[in-house]
Amino acid sequence: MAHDNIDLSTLTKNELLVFEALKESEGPMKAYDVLDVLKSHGVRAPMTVYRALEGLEEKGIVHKLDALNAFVLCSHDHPHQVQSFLVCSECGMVQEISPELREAPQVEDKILGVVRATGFQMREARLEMKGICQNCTSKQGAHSTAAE
Amino acid sequence: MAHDNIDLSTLTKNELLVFEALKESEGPMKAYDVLDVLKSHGVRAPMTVYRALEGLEEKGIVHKLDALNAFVLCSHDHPHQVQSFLVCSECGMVQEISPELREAPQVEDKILGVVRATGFQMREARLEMKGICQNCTSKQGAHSTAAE
DNA sequence: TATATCAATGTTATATCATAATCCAGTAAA
DNA sequence: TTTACTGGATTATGATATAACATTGATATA
Ligand SMILES: [Zn+2]
Ligand SMILES: [Zn+2]
Ligand SMILES: [Zn+2]
Ligand SMILES: [Zn+2]
Repeated sequence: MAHDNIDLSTLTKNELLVFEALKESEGPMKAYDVLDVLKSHGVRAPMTVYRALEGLEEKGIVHKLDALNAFVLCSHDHPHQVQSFLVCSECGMVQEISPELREAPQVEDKILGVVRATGFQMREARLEMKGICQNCTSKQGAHSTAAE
Repeated sequence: MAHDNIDLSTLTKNELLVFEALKESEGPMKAYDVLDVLKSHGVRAPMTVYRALEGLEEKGIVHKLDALNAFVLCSHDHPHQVQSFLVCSECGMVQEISPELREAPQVEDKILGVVRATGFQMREARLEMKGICQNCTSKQGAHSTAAE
C-alpha cells in the first residue's frame, strides 16, 4: 500500500514499530535488521519482529521477498494477488512493479487464465526478477553512453 | 530439463548423486533431505549438497523454490529465463508450468517488454503461485462433483 | 620424474534465518 | 475477584546456508 494511505490505527504497537522501521529504510530489510532498529524501543527477541511482520503481511502492508529473506513495504494503493519485483543483483535495489504490469492487463489475466485452466485455485503469486538495474548499468558501461 | 534428456557426463560425481536423489523423490526436496539420502553414499556435510545443487542450478537442471527453501528438477527440454511454479498449500505439490505459459507467448514477451522499458536487464525470473491444486480441491468439495 | 596447477571434494566451524513452547500482563466479561 | 482471552515477552532450539581451510586427483609442463 502507498505508505501514506494506511490506517495505522489497525496496527498493533509492534506492527507500528516495524512499519516505521521499514518506512525509514527505503528498501528491503532483513528480520534481524529490523530487530536491531527496534532494540532502541525495547524489543529484544526475533519472535516479536516475525510476529509483527506476519501481521503486516496479512494486512497487505508488507511483502516478503523470498529470494532475499527480506521484507519491503508494499508500494500500492490496494491489496493485490500478484506481486512483482525487480531485484538488482549489483546494488540490491528492489522495486515493486505490479502497477506497470497492470497497465498491460493481458499479463495478469493471461497468467490467471492459464493457471485456472489447470484447475489450480490461486491465492497469491510472487514474481521475482533478478538482473541489473538501470542505475548500475549506466555506471558500468560508462565508456559509450549512446551507441555501442 | 526433461529428466531423460540430460547429458549426465557433464555432471560431477556429487551432482549426479543429487540429481538421482531428486529424480527419485518426484517432488521438491530440502537440501538437508537430500543430505539424508546421500549419507548412504558417504556424503556427510551440507556443503557438499549445496555445492552440487548450485552446479545443477547453473546447468539449468535444477530450480530452487525460494518460498519453500526446496529444490526440484526442471521439467523442460531447454534452459529458460522465466520459471513458473504452482505450489499447493494443502498437499505440497509443485508443478512447473512455464511450458503452458509459453503457449501464451504474450505473457513472457509482455513481462520482458515492460521490464526492459524500465531499463532493467533481466537475467532470471521466478513466478511462484500459491493456492490449492485441483486434486485437493476435488477432495475437499466432495459433495458435488459436476455442477455447483 | 618432479612439480606446478586447477577443479572437485572433504572437513570443521559458524553464521543466518525462523519457530516451538511456555509464561506473563492487560483487559473485558461473568 | 475469578475467568477467559489476546497480544506480547522470554528462552531455547531448530532449520537453512556459508566461510575458511585442507585434501585429493587429474593434467600439464619443465
Ligand atoms: Zn504490493
Ligand atoms: Zn543496481
Ligand atoms: Zn525449468
Ligand atoms: Zn494439493
